[in-house]
This record gives sequence, C-alpha cells and structure tokens, in this order.
Amino acid sequence: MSDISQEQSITTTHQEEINELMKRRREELEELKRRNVNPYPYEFNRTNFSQEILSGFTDDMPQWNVSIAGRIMSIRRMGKASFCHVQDSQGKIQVYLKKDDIGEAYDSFRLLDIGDIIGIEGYVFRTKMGEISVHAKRIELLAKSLRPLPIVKEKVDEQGNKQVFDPFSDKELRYRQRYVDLVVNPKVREVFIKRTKIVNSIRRFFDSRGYLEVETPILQPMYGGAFARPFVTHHNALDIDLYMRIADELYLKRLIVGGFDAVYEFSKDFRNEGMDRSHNPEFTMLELYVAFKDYKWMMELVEHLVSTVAIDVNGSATCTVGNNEIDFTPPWKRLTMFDAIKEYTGRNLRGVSEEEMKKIMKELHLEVAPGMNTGNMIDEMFSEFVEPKLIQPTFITDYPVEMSPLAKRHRSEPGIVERFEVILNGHELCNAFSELNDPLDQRARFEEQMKLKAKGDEEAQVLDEDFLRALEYGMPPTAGLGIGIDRLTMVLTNQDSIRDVLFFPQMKPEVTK
RNA sequence: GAGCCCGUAGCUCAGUGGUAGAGCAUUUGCCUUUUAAGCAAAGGGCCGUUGGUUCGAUCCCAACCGGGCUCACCA
Repeated sequence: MSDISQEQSITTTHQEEINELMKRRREELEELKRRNVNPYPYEFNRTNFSQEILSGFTDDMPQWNVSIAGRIMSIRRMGKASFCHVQDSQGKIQVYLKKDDIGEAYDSFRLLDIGDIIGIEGYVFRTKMGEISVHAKRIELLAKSLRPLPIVKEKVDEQGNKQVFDPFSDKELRYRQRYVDLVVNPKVREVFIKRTKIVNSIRRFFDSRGYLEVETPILQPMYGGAFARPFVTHHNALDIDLYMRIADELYLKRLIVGGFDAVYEFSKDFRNEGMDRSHNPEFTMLELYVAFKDYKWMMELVEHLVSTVAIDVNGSATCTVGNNEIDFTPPWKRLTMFDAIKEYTGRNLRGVSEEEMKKIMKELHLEVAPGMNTGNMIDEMFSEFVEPKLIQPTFITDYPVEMSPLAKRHRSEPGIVERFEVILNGHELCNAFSELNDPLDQRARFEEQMKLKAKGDEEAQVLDEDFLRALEYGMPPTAGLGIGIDRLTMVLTNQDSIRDVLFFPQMKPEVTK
C-alpha cells in the first residue's frame, strides 16, 4: 500500500456532528475558562488510592487527610452539598462536597460532569448511611471530558452482591472503544491484568531455570514454522517482499545451533486466515527450545509450568471454564493419538493402509476429501471424535509424520513422530516435539511440503535453505514447545472469545458518517 | 465463504404501514450526610445506508455497510 492511499483510508471523525450533550460540555468548558479554571492542568499530587482508603479507615482513627485523583462516575447533587463517586485504577470511592467547605469551587463543580477527571484533597469519614467517603476540602479539575460516558448504575444489596443496571454491553462499541469499556466495565480490566500476570509468571518460570528470552525477526524474507498463509509486505529500499512471521520456530532453532542451551520468545505471529471466536489475525505464541532434551521431558515441564502459572494467577490449580471445572495438578493423562482414537471410536488405526482407512472414515460417516492422506484422515477422526471429549488437560502423543514436517521421527515406531499436543476443554492448548535435527531428513520433509504446495496447498511449508544450512552445521537434540498465550489466557480467565483477551481485536474499519 | 439473527435518543431497550416511546443520562427549579438519591417540569431522534413496493415506510422487499451467533476454513 502506498503512503498516499494509506492516508486517504484513515477514518476522520472530527467532522462528526456534535450533539447536544457534547455541545453542552463544550459550553461548560468555555465557562470554566472564563472563570480562570484551567481545564487541562499539568499534574496533581495524589497520595492515596481508593482501595487503600476503604480498607485502611477505622472509625476511631484520628483525622486522616488524603489526596485522591480519578474520574467522576456518578454525581448526586443536593443543593449546597453533593456526593460523587471518583474512580481510580484501584476502584471507586465516594466524595462529599459541601459549599461551606470549598466555597467558590462549589459553583465551578456545578460545571463538572460524569467523566471528568478531578483531584480531591480532604479527610476520610463515614456517612450516615455507612459509606466510607472523602470529605473534600479542595477540588481541582484535572481534565474536562467532552463526550458523555455510558452510565452504568449499580446497586449493592445487603449481602454485598452487585446488581448492574444498563450495562455498557454492545460488543462492537466495547471493542472499537476499548477505552470506554475499560472505564465502565471493571471486570474487563481484571482480565487484562491477569493476562499480564500470566506472561510474567511464565517469564519468571523460565528465567529461574536460566532460559534466555530472545527476540527474532517479525519481518522475514521467508516464512516458516507453521501451516498458514502469511501476510506479505514490501520493503522499499531493498525492493523485496517480506512476510510477517507465522511462527518464530526456525529462528529459535538457529539460536540453538549457535550454542544457546535454551531460548524462548513471546512471539507476535500473524496469519492471514479467517477470524472467529478463537482466531485473530495477530496473536501471541510462546515458543521455547531446550537443547539436549526430548518431548517426554517437555511434557513434565509443561505440566509443571501451567499448574504453576494457574496457582500464580488464580491462587489455585483448578479453575472454572464454561461449565467445566478444570484441574491442572500434574500428572496429566497421556494418550497416544492411535490409542485416543481407539478409545473414542473403537477403531485401531495402527498399521492401517490408506485404503482401509478410507473405509473406516466412511463407516464413521466422515467425508474423505480428495487428496487426503492417512495423516489428514487421522487428524480428521481425532478432531471429530476425540478432541471435543477431552476436558481435563491431556497429552496426545505420537503424530503421523505427514502432519509434522519439523518433528523428529519416533525412536521406535515407523511413520510416527515424537510430538505431543495438550488438549484442554476440547481445544488445543500447546504443541511440542522432539525437534528434527537430521538435516537430510529435514530437507526431504521440506521437499514433500513443496510438492503439496505445487499441488495447490496454500498452507504447505516452504523450503528454507538457510535453515537447512544451519542444521547441517549440527543442532543438538532439542525439545521445542509452543503455547498459545491468548488461548491460555482465555482458559485462565474463563473468557470464551479471543476478542475478550485482546485489548484491540481486529475489526473492519469503522465507517465515517 | 455459507446460514440465522441484530442495527430506533449519549447508554440499555420497547414499538407501529399514517414521519416515534420508556428507564437512566442531559437541562431548569427545590433540596448541606445522599447512594439505582428524591420531587416537579423540559429538551433531545434523516428509526444503519441506498433503492423498490405503496397515496404514504422506521415498519414490507432487495442490495449494501457494520456487528453477533453457528458452521466451514484454521495442520
């Protein structure tokens, strides 16, 4: 895309009609300026957060002077006194303003609205109705809000249960204007804080083992490491097309060749595919490679990692996902791909020829698409009959070689690679294998992929000559792992859409009115 | 990509073939410990866009735009 067309495609909203509510706020802004109130001052000395006031106050304590700052979320005016709730990053606290105490500022307070950001200095007290509040001695406007905020009212009953009225719930508006969503829906903030905790917990877990966090290219001259269609972009100075990475696998393995014992990366990956509840075109994948280890070792690491993260973040190794109670406590059940299919369909596929397998597919009322090999059929039967049934975390091991061009052949079973996936709540959570380090076999596998590509399989992998060169220098035996961070977050926060664990999920462009 | 559903006031939603309604929010008045504050009054809408049917469309039909759900794709 050229610079010019980009500029033209930018949505402009400043011409948007200003409705009465917005007009009124602008008038108030002008009036405040006339009264020599700076509606956008430079700083405010906050000394306390709402939560620490609410939890720290006792009725018999000496006068506690505090200074808070935040957004006005509700106002109840009663002539010469008013109450409002001020929301900061920790929560909300009520503020009491009395004309006798703040004088002229009380008249300016009349010009303030829900959504304005203010600073309050005062002392803490408890109202007749029992709510711990700040009695204002001074009020300062810190930022005037020019747009009406959706009003969400809540009532707390005697049991302390919150009842919410008129929630801001339109998903399109919530995603497009996440800033409003975050202001108005406190639970949304919690999900994202938890997401960060998850990432930090994983990082701590790896760092404490001496694994090295690294960064590898996002713009790649050649994409690889997964089955997916890439985004293509163009570098003007070099005049070459570059691909946004679909995985960082091949780069991390180059680093293992280079002599690092263990490397990991939280990788923003990009796949040019459909979007739905569990797919966003850009997403976060954690990849880890550890030298001199195999996939069996990696299974123990994964159990330990995920249960540790769950406890770190939720305080418990069990959590609720939808209607299911999931327990991450190790050890997790292990099943080979063939045994899993046998368990759930009663068919033994071990050593079965392609022709026989087609027959079995038909018996199970599954369609055999043209060009399907045994690997595809096994995958189909697995996703149809097994995956949805696996609720508790389960290792599925030993995949057909056709499905795994970067995994090492099984040490004792032909046609199979040393690979596992963790299935949880009916969905894939992670993928790992003993990494293929035989450069000749790797070349042969790439060539198989290129044949598929030539046949029109757009997601087949591309032969990467430089990666092969690296392997030819010699890569130690290595265990590799990929975990979808968005999916893990969905599980640990009990969200059923990826859009609810991404601040700014991909949306079609907003239409300018 | 297919099917189904949705788009009405700042927010959440009713509604009708004769150009619209509620609650909250907003404005005005009263009210110096209220709390989904209250009482009284008022303003606010090209009923997603463009066509069609009709004397007349927010309502019926079509296309388009945006969104949601389900399925497919996603190794």
